[in-house]
Amino acid sequence: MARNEGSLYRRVADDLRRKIETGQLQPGNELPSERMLIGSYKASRNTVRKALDLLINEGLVSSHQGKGYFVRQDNTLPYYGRRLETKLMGSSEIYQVWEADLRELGREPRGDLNVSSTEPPADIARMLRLDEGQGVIARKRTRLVDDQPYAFDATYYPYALVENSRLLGAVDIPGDPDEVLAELGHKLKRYDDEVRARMPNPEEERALRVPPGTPVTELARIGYDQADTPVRVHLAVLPGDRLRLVYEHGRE
Amino acid sequence: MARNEGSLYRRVADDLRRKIETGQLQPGNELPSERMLIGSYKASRNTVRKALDLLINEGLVSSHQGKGYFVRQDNTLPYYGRRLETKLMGSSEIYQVWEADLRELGREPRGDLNVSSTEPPADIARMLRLDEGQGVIARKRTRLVDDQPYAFDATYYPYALVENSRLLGAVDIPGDPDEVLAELGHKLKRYDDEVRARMPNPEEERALRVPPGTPVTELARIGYDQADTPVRVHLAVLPGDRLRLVYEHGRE
DNA sequence: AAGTGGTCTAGACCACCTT
DNA sequence: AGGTGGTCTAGACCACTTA
Repeated sequence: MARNEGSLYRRVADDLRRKIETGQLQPGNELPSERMLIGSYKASRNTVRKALDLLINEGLVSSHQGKGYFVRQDNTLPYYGRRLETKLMGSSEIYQVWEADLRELGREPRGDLNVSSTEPPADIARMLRLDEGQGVIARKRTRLVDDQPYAFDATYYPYALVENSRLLGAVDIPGDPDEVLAELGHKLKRYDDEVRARMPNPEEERALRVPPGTPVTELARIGYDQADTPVRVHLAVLPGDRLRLVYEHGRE
Repeated sequence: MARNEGSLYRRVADDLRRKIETGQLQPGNELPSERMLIGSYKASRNTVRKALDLLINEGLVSSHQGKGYFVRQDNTLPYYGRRLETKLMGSSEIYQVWEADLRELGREPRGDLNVSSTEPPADIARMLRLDEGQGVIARKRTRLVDDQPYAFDATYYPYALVENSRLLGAVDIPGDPDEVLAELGHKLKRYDDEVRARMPNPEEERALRVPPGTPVTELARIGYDQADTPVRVHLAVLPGDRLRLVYEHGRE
């Protein structure tokens, strides 16, 4: 109960949010049912549902049909919050570091490879400095840990650069895939990371099994060769509620 | 029109989403009005509104009362997508780099300072390795460019470390605030960045004027002294639709 | 004034979970 | 069977924008 500003559904949402923020409702706790809220706020069902929707889209609450609404846990699982060794040029494929970390923890990462030759998305084309019509080879994976999806990633190579290489095959490259680029005369010299937050599309929501209201971190790692030409982009889509990117600077 | 899976409102949303993704509806274009959609899908108003809500929460669409629904622009404005010179230990306060960049572009960054002594949020306490009850000095700012808010940031110092220093005053520290730490015998030696995506709370939505469905990137930069003790956390909250973090690795 | 979206109600039927 | 959330309808009134 409170005399807040604005519309009824906002007042309901504000009240519930405050109860969550002050700890009156703890993570995992069940919220009052729709029926209860209808009674205590003298609101219609649609109105209390709209309030609950707001909290869901803020990432504070999740709903489960037949069970109820629950306060979401802040689950930055420790074994997902890995470190990126920014000096490691040899293993600049991010997932290699993760996989090594995961194996140390006794968990088995997996992921089926999908290789295709396509037009790149606009973002990727910009990063690889490709003109309209220039294609790419895309090597995509949904990565699973203990059969649960935890990240999606893809590596894009300009088609013209790798057209006769092993990278076209739908098989794992033993060791470092960047080695293939080196064999082709494009040894990596440096890379840039571009990090942004966005909402997942429905496909990603399904593939990563993220609840509504969960943004993803999109990390694009652009690799450049000796001539400073971008030769590949490694893209990772990471659920915001499971992952925290860590960069270490200036460590000896 | 299409025979998709699932509920009616999902089919409507899927259709509209496809039109956006294929470019049939371009960024900035107006979507069909609710009335039109009711007609073409033979759905009730609540149902088409639910479909439109979905697209809004995916960050694809925005609505404007009295005007209509519009396809959102992917506005990673170039002058916000700044570079982080990761080697610059002396000006590791991120905003200093940004402000210099902005001034180069002839834009005037501003931001009112707010200094307070409080209990730190759980995240900050973890990063500063503080026990229950140990306070911090928080120096917070909402940064404006040309009177438009574009980022929120705060720096947290353990109270015990800075209790008699200039950092307690609600005035700008000329030069580098980390210099004050150095004077106190805690010269910064290295720092870690922790990056995560999350949804803004209503306060941040208001302060940063982000439309619904826009996640933020939260960047925490933890500074350590010679004894490897964390001495300050600089936290930045960056609207995901305006900013792209760039890290450069291995550049000469 | 007419068109657009924003809030709210009352009621119906369905799907899922627990007992 | 009874409670919970999920989808959908029909209609009302309000607020904002454009002409």
